[in-house]
Amino acid sequence: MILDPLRDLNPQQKSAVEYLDGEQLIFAGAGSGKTKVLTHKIAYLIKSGIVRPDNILAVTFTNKAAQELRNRVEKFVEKQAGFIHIGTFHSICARILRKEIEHLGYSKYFSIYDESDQRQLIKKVISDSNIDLEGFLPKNVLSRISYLKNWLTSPEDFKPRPGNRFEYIVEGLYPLYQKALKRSNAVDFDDLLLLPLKLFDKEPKLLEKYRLRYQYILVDEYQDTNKPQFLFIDLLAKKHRNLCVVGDDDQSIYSWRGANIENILKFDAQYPECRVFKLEQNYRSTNNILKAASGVVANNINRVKKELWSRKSDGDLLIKIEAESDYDEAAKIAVNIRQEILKKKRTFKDFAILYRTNAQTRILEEILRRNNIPYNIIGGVKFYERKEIKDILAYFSVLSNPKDDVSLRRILNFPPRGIGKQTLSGIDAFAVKKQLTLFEALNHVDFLELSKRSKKAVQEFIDMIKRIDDSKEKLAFEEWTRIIIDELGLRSYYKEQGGEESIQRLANIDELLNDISEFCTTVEEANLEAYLEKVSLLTNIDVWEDEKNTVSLMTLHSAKGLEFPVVIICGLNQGLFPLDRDNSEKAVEEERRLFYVGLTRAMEKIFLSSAQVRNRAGEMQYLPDSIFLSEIPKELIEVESLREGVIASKRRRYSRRNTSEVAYQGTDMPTRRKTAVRGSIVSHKIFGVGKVIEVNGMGDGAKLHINFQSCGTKVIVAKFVQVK
DNA sequence: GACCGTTCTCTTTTT
DNA sequence: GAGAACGGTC
Repeated sequence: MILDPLRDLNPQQKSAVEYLDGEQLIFAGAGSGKTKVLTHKIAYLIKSGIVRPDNILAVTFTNKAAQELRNRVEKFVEKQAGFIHIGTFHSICARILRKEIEHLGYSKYFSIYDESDQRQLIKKVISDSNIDLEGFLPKNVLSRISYLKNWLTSPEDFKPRPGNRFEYIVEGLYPLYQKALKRSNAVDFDDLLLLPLKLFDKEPKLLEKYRLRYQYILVDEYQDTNKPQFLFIDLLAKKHRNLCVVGDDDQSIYSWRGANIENILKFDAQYPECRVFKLEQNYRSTNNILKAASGVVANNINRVKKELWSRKSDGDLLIKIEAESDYDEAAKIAVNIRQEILKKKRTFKDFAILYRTNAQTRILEEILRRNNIPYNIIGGVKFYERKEIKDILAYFSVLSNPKDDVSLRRILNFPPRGIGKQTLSGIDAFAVKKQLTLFEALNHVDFLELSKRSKKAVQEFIDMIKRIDDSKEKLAFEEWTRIIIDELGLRSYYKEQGGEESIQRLANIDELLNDISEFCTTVEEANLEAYLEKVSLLTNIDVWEDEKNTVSLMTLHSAKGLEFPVVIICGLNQGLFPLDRDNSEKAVEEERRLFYVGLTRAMEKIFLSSAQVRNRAGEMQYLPDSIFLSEIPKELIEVESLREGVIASKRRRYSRRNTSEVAYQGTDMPTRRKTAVRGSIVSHKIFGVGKVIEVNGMGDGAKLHINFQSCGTKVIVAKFVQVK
């Protein structure tokens, strides 16, 4: 059945769908049918014959969302949906670059470097450059470079602030890093967005071409676009002025990676003739949930005021879980999930457990497993980041782009083939001297002063790569991968090694091959480059098997755009959520928006948990409840602490023995000395009770600034106070 | 050159 | 508590 895109919409949605006179901003509150509007709008454009499907560009936040959007549009326009350009910013830009990057002096087989590739590269750049990091970390340098790129500061433009040592180091390394990337024919995630801008600037004809192609542009999650993304869209839309952006300033949670909330807040200033639409009717959550979420986000100053409302009933109160420790927190979550399933006839996939940091998954995982609750972790240690998988992908990269030094370095001597440190540094020196890539240098092995054995090893490696490269032309991609994995000797290496770990790795290699098979059956042009691109642009959510009946575990960031009947937000402790890195009001506002995102994921029920003690980075920390808990109107929250089932298990002991067999049985943790953190309540023999306001140093010797009730602020060494 | 055990550091979120 | 880096041994 073919549907009508103007039906089943509320009046606000309908007018947003129908509006076609220039730039358009849709403020879409959580759960207000944003995807529906996008779907209907695209369908409307196509059905009414206003724009051809291949002249539409729709930008989504994940590849999964792109797929979903396409499927939903298909219900209206059938096969035509296949022609729409839909994707994330990164994948759309990658596609453009694959075609056009030669104008910028790269080859079209460029590699896309992920974080670990970038780290390897910057380390190499640092060691080749003799620049002293003075205690700063490669990671710090990278994140500053990324920040500069996100704000369009080129290596030439960047001027360090006088006296700022770090910025002088960055000034030295940034241009070298950029050169190294280019020499490796590689781009990082930031380049993916920047290079199209360069391209359009350098080749106006190309800009024209893409303007003609993308006559109608729609952008989802506009509140999280950064400057390059804004410019990309602005450039493309300038001519036809058919731009529709959808977003919610209350859900802007990526400012730390350059997202600029001003893009949405100042949209009307940017495009004076634009029309603004607001969608405020929520179809997702009960009223209690909405009231709680609104109450929280109302504490933010910098926002556009809007009032979400729902025709749904009040529903259940929010439930606060008070736990003694992080283990106890996980156990209580498990008990509550079981109870909900029993009493409310829910099923595992109705639940999502959301947290601020990935590190929190470990304990949750352990406890859920012991309670036989099936779960599914989104993000965390990713499949494609495992060593054995990364190694294979590195081989793929080298075979596609021989200039990719980082990948070549990774696999040159793995599995071990006699090209060790000595040999490598000899080749390396030669490469640096002659300005060659590592692979080119390997080809000149005869000129190098190396032992006979080393030369032979290198020659054998080169011959193998050439052999495999030849076979690439002759075989279909899938068949080729199966053959070369054996030829590379990775399987036999792990088989020889033996042990649990090797078995797991071999299984992962098989899983990769399965993934490739699946890729080949679902993608039309399945080849090496397409596969590498898919893998490097995958988002966390893309790999989520949402049809499985399991509880979903993910960070609050990953949960954006999703919904679940029951949402459990854990770790609501001051210092963890909001995370205390930078206590500026701006940072707290973003954390609060993140909490708002979490709350508004829920359709029917919310559990909020905090734990008094948590193990953080190997240390026990006592953290007070999150301020966010106090921002929820009191009458909407019910404290759980006395519910049956939890209490029954409370007196039993927690045992470290038989950890794999025994279910978690209580709340007692192995005791450890308590550590004072900011906010801890401590007592001192003479001064009495006080609150820690600052901590300098670590362990027993840390100097604590304590505000005592009796006598004001004093500085005391940690070992003289007791943490309550 | 490979391997193994130890020390050290660093802990946000992700395309 | 995990991963990387380092240093020592075979």
